[in-house]
Amino acid sequence: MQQRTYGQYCATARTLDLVGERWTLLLVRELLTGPKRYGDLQRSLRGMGTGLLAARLKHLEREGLAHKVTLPAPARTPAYALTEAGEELGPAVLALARWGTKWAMGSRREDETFHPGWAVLAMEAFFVPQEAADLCAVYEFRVGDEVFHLRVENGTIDAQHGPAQHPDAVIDTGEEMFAQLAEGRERLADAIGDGRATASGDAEALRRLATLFCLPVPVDRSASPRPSENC
Amino acid sequence: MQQRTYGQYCATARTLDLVGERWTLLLVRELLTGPKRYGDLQRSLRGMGTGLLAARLKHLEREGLAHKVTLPAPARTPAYALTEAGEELGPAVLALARWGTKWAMGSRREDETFHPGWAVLAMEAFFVPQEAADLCAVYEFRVGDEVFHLRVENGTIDAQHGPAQHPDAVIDTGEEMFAQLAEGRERLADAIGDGRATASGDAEALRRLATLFCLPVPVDRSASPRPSENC
DNA sequence: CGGCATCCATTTTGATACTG
DNA sequence: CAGTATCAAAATGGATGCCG
Repeated sequence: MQQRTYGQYCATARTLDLVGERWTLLLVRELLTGPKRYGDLQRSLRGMGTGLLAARLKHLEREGLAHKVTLPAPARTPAYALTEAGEELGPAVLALARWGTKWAMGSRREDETFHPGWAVLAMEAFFVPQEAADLCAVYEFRVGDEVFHLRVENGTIDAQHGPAQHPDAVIDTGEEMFAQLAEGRERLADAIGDGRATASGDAEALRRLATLFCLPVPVDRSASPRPSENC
Repeated sequence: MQQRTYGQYCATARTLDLVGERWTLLLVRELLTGPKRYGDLQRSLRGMGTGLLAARLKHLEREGLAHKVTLPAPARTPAYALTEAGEELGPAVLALARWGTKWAMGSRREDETFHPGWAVLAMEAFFVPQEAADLCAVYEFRVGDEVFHLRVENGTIDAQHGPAQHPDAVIDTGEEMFAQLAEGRERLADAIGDGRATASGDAEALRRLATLFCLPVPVDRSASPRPSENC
């Protein structure tokens, strides 16, 4: 199993040998916001058979990208976390997300699933370090029954699943609205004005939140085939 | 055909719906250094059946990531080139390459193929814009029977297949040596001293060449399972 | 709940032969 | 050279059952 390799001495090909199979990078995406339990992964990855999930997790473990952990008390339940090597796939996953946000995100289709964690990663993907050079703040997002937090510290950002210990600000909203906010299709201020979102906490931190991200204008791929380029 | 989709409203998943299938990103990689003919792609992608190559190219065309072009005179032969959307996958491919260079590039295995273009992309992946803020230079690399050039312009870099019009410097070497140079396992100065490489042209441009890239120290994944991380 | 094995219908792929 | 056609092997997905 999984002995299919591209057989190329190339950094990209070697990487895809490890994480290029179906579902693997999405599994990494799930783990980028913190350790996850087997059942949670299964719920997030609709369409992935349980056998395949087990096989992929074993593969990630064998290759040193993830490892099994026991969640701290009071949970004490098994979960999977990324190793340092796995964590460092973050930039690559975010690069794919940046491309997708610009070129592949139309409106949500009827049968598509959505999880707030995906939108959180999209926010992280468009974080502008310069805008946060002098900012230290923790934002907590409560979306439906999921909670995430963003820790912004002097030009760095980290998104994690679960509540924050001492959030400077808390934003509360529904799934649909959160998806729109993260994709830049709605403004937080508008959503709060509407009552489709509520925010509390440090007003200055909240004001700066919207300035931390620079989202692209979505483009329709079929609109720019550049038929002129002949070289 | 290709209607298998992850069904997730997520920028990463949507991207992988488009380019996540086997061989697709490697095809994009080939096209990142300029238009390529069908036969050249086939030679670069050993193991990819001709039927699959045709199907993937058609897919990329249909999705607006690549298009068919006619190479300028005197070639006048058909080839495939990336569209703007396809070109913008470059950062994602380079991010995968950066990860692979650090975590997945041991020494070359016996049965692995190698093409200089892959090493050229690796160089591009580790380009440090700050180091080239005040530099404008074109480097030509002649490796075996392949020629590439790097155009460095005020903090930007672009790698393309084929000779340069007015190179400031020309580096000539063999495939194995070039692979080592691009991966940072050998120094250009040493290789020239040995006679395993020759360089000519602007001495200042050549001196600065080695300073333009910041390569990582390779790490063995199996060496850092971080067994302590339990949260 | 977590995790893995089994069985089976569909897809995807890899390799090669074949055609304009 | 640029692709199509064909067929065997492998990967996927879905359901289901088992066991601690």
